[in-house]
Order: sequence, then structure tokens, then C-alpha cells
Amino acid sequence: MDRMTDFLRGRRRSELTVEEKAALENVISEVVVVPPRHVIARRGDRLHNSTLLIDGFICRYMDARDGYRQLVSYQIPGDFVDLHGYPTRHIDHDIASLTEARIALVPHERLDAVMATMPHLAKLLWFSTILDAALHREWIFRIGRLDALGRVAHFLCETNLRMACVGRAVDGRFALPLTQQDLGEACGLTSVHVNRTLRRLREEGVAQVARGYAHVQDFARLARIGEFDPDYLYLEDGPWHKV
Amino acid sequence: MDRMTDFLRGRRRSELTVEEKAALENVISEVVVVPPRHVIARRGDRLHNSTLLIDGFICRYMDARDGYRQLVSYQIPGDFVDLHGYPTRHIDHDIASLTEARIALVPHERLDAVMATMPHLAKLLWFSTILDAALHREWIFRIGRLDALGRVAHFLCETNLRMACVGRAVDGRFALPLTQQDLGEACGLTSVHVNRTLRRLREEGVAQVARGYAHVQDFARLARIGEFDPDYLYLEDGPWHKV
DNA sequence: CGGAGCGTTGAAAGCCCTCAACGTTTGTGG
DNA sequence: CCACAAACGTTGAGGGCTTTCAACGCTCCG
Repeated sequence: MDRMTDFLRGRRRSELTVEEKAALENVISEVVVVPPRHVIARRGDRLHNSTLLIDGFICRYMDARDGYRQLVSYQIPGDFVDLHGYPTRHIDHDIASLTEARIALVPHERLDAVMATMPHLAKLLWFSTILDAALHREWIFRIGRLDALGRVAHFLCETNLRMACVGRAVDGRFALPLTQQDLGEACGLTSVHVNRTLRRLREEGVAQVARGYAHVQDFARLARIGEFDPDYLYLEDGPWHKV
Repeated sequence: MDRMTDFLRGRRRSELTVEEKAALENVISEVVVVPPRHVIARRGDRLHNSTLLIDGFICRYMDARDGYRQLVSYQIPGDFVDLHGYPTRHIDHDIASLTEARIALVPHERLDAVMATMPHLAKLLWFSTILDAALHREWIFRIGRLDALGRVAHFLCETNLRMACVGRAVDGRFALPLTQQDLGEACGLTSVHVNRTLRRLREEGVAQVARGYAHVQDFARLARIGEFDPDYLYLEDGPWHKV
């Protein structure tokens, strides 16, 4: 079925035996399709499954009192959406689809079996939640220390590499189905200022974002603007290390 | 020796058998003392041990180009400092002590043994790294969506509960050995503005921070200002739920 | 073809930063 | 125990980046 093909694809420390690959396919109980802009889970929900994203975009966010929200993460194909809900049995933020999304359900009992019998595979699952935490830290840095131009640039660098990693970016072009409002919620900016910032990047020939797609024309310059270092993505050695 | 006494203390999902407690004590190979304001590990280092903080304060941070830094986390007694370095074997940010700190070293081979033979305990270790990620998400929210007053208030709420959890806060009073510069680096503010913000909290009788100590006088109001919901700390039912 | 959502642009206001000066505390050595 | 220096804390004034508010154009889909 190959529904797990993109899991940890392109990342270091992701060597899997044949048995482990088979075991991974078998943790999936079913695959469901979620419509775009649909709330998948809410803060406080109890979980008995975790979900792996096969296709589409999903975001995780927290609401503020004033009605605005803050994205804390987004998931692309190959990402577990809420594997952290396995040890906690509970989620502490909201989850919603951005596009139509195909997600695989993974019952927690099956993960218990993996923990009990396949420690190396269990460690890889743990690793994938730790990648998430590494991304969170980088987001703290991005929002806490960079100005608007840097934040958007950093966001685009990260997304470009993550998409390339799972074979969904070619020559700096990739799907980016986020509105300027969404981008603002990810970067701690208003949609108006995101608009002005994207215009600057466009006018300087660094990157273009329009109609659900992004085109990074000058990755090196974008990375400089965003003080971006791909270290935290734990990428395999490959063409991305040249940037 | 009881060096692990504070690990996951006061958190849900932290029920341990006698054997597991003993195993936890045995993962420690040695205890070392680190002087204040001392760099413990640097971005890019390879790790063969993880460290548990027994006493003192430690912070984790990332440097920006302009010389400023962004704290991404700080650890108090009972926290693992870099357990995430076990699955990754590598750290992606800098770690330094704030005060003198007693830390326990945990060789990764011993964690391999736990993974292979004690899946329930392994799941608790995983859980503790997931608590870290939950804190990261809350920091993203804090910095991305709150103004200066809210950020500092949220920070104080979090610290108060975490310190209370390990028996180090009484009646809203606890050690806070961070300078205003440090607080700024944690909240994405300058030390000057932290100073003005603390003054406002002091003048309104909500909280006082001075000389390495904090005193939260009105937790409920502080929580309202900081839009603080303790859900993400996974606290046991207890007096903290009254706030 | 019409409407709703999204994107774009301008003007003005606000929050936080920068710069600068001075007061206070802490720690060290005489 | 005192003197001194360095680090930390405090306060004011001015400037800049981002937000807010408002209007209008564009795109996409029913």
C-alpha cells in the first residue's frame, strides 16, 4: 500500500529493516479523507488514535482571546499529525485541515505493541516527535528574534526544504495552500503586513508566493534574510546541503 | 539516593512501579556540578549522555546574527535537559546554566536497555520530551500573539506552576534567577521593556520580581492578563486547578 | 454573472525599540 | 569592614516597525 512511504523520508536516522517497514504499514487501521478547512480535533480531546498525513496540508493552532489564532505547526505528507497524543492520550491544541487531506489512523494499542516488541522502531517514532519539537524551537526563534521580512523568509526556507524532502518541491517550486492570513498566523504578523513583506521579496527577485504556490528563486539569499540554518531538520546529506 | 525524585513530579501519567523507580535511579552514571552562567553544550555537538537537572536553573537558547539570543526553554529541577538528544544523538541549540546546577548524566546505552526491556518506562521518558514540545508550543503562542504585558504574565504563570509542582514555590513565592535581560530573551522583548512591564505588574499589585525572586500576588489576574491555561502542563489534579 | 473571500494599497496610530543617563546592587580585594 | 568596579535595574525621549482602519481590485466558484 505504501501509505508510510513518506514517513521520515529524507531524514537522518531513519534506516528501517524490512520487518519494521511492514510493521509500520500494519499500525494503520484505516485511511480517511478530510475536506479542506475542517477541524479535525480540539484542545482537550482524548485520543485513541494518532494520525499520519498521507496527502494534503494540516495545521495545528491555538486560539487567543481576541479571536485571532496562532499556528504552532503545520504538517505536510509523511508527517505524523498528533503522535505526541500517544504518550499523553490527550491533545493541548486544535488541529484543522488546510486542503483536502488523506490521513491514516493509527490505533494506540498497535503502538503499544510496537513499544513492547520493536524498540528500534519505537525509537524512530519517538525521533519523529522530537523533530516536531525541533521545529517548534525554530519557530520560537523565528517569531521572537526576526523582523517581518526575516520571519517570512525563514518560513519559506523551511517549507521549501520540507517539501523537497518528500519529493514535492522542484527547483524551488512547491504548493503552498496558505492564505496571507494563515501565513500571518504562522509568523505572528497581520495579513496586511504579510502582503507588504511578500511584495518586497517579490520585487527583490528572491521569492514569489501566489495562487497557492511558492517559487523560491534565490534560496541562498532567502536563507540569509531569514538567518536560516537547516540543521534542525535533520536532513540526509543531499543537494539541500549546498544551499 | 533519590536523585530522580522530582522527575515528572506532579504530572499526570507518571505512575511508576518500584522496579521502574529503581531502574530510573540506575540509568544515572554520575552527578556533576556546573558553575553559574556556564555553557554546557553547543549546537551541533554529538551526545552520548543525556542530562537530568537535579538542582539549579538551566536555559536552552539560539543565537541570532546581531548578537542577541532567543531562549527556547529553561529547565528547573526534575527536568531532563536534553533527553531529545537520545533519539537524535545530536543537539540543535545551545545549553547553558543560569545558576550553579547539579546535573545527573545518563548514558545513552542505558536508555537503550530501558527501551528494550521496559516499554512502559520508555513511554514515560518519551512523555517527558513531549511535555517539552507542549511548552514550546505555548511559547510560540505567547510570543506570537500576546503583547509585552501578556507575555511576561504568561511566563510568570508557567514558572509559578512548574516550580510549585516540584515543591519549590510556596504562596506564589519562588526563586527566579533570571535577569531582566534573560526574561527579555525568553519573551522576545528588550530588557528595557521588560523593566517597564514588570513595573506595571508591580504597580497593579499582580506580581513582583526582584533580586532573583518572584512573588505572584494575584494568580487569577495574572492568568487573565497572560491568557494562561495550565492544560499544557499536564498537572495532576491538585491545588493548581483552583487558580 | 454575481457574490464572497482573498489580495493590495494608503494613511495614521500605537507599541516597542534604541539610545542615553543615572541609580542600585553585588561581589571582590584591599 | 570599606572601597571600588562591574553588572544590573530604572527612567526619559525620540524614532521605527508593525498594526489598525478603510477602500478597492481581483479571483474563483456556485
